[in-house]
Amino acid sequence: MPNFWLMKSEPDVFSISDLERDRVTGWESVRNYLARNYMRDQMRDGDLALFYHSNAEPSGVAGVARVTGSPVPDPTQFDGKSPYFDPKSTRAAPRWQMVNVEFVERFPAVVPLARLRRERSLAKLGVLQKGQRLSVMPVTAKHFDIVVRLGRSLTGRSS
DNA sequence: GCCAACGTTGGC
DNA sequence: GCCAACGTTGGC
Repeated sequence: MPNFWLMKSEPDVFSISDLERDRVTGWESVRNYLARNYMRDQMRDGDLALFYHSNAEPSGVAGVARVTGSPVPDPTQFDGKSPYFDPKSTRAAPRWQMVNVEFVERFPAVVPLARLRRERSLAKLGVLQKGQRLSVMPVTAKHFDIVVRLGRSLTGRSS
């Protein structure tokens, strides 16, 4: 049984369509310790994630991705030109880890946040909780299933 | 653009 | 170790 997750990305930076095109990507640039710990310590090959578009119109769940392989050091921490460069990180002891994720599914349309909020059964979904802003968070199997069903039931274009 | 919520930094 | 100041996230 895989674990289930929700992973946020700003679609202006990297969207579900970008993942569909690239097939696999390193989930780089996460600079929050709890989010890092989830990736480093709890994510396993084959885990499934809701791909969430944040700072978007609309924000919401755009599709599904799968964790592939094991966590690896996030290369942006070593890149002096990157905004995510971390001068305190060394290759011997990298501070930031990431996972690779591969494309699984893009919903016919984004499931908007407002739609998720209307679903009584999702009341406890992490991303709906006030003040939470973690970019990587766990999701229960039940919640994952409900959101995926919602996503697949949508019609229309866009993402 | 506003602002609530939360994380991080750094003086002490 | 406390905690005020500051920075970031992200919905609206």
